[in-house]
Amino acid sequence: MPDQSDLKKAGLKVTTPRLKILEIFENQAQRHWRAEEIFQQLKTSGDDVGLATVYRVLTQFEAAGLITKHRFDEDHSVYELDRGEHHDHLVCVRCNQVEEFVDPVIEAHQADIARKLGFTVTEHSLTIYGMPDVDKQGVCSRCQRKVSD
Amino acid sequence: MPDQSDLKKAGLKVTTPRLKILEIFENQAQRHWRAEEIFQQLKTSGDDVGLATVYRVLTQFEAAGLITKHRFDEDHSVYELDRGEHHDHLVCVRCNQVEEFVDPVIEAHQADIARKLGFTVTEHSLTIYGMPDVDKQGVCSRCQRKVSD
DNA sequence: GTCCGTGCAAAGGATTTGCATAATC
DNA sequence: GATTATGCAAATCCTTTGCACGGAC
Repeated sequence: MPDQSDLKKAGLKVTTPRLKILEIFENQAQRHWRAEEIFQQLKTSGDDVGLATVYRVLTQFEAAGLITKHRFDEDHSVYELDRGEHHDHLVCVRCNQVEEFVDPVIEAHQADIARKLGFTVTEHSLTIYGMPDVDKQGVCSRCQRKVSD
Repeated sequence: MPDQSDLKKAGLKVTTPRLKILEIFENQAQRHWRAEEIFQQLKTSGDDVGLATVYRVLTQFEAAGLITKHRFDEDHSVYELDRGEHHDHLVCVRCNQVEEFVDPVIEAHQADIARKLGFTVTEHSLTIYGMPDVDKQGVCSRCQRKVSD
């Protein structure tokens, strides 16, 4: 059971769906979740929560600053726990695994560019899509799949 | 009337909807278009083209490399003519105007980051969302709106 | 004339919303 | 006990698709 305090601090009433969903973000190794994946994960754990509720809770969590929302592909939004530290993403085009990174030089340049154009950065989104390098056996070093897949 | 050659080179049969849509991208000052906007623009010009056809033509143009597709906000895709030169975008959070820019340092750093993580960049998407600076009268210097709007 | 393209309406898929019931504080 | 949350089903919104007709080559 995760802290109820996180929810209370966020001004959210403590309910089972909210606790269970927060627990998934806090305790699972997987960082980026789609609404449908959370829905399935809950079902697997025997905690039946309606899909509509999953969406509502995710929206509330985002508004409360507990999680952030990304859009790596056209069709789905993914959410991840907001640990306070900004970072950008690299998405593997073969297995969709997501790597995180921060580059101070890129950050600084973005601010410069905005300033020159007459803006102040309020937000930015940088996603690199990458093909994983392969080892001698022709196996993807990141997702462990054969390249011929 | 724009060149039919651009369409033929792309392997597309020359039809009125395709010509008219290509003409919008080539001859209008506005660079980024949503499907619905193109649909309305055509209707205004008296060239009635079905919305489904607009979507189909945009998809074909993208596959042919004539245009590229972006997703600056959750709800809509926008398309722009592919002029061959890669660039990133800065979107004004007040008026949604889109500025384009290229930064060689950012480009180089992205490649470095990917390499260190074991990937080769296949594509990337960088969008900065910015608040426009205002002049002494409190008017947005870019979109010309009052800040109180 | 054949084949591809278009228009219209219906279908799709992710996400949201209305409403009656159930839970929190 | 009053208010807010949940579940379910229906509704939305952008985008895609099926099908019969019309146009390009």
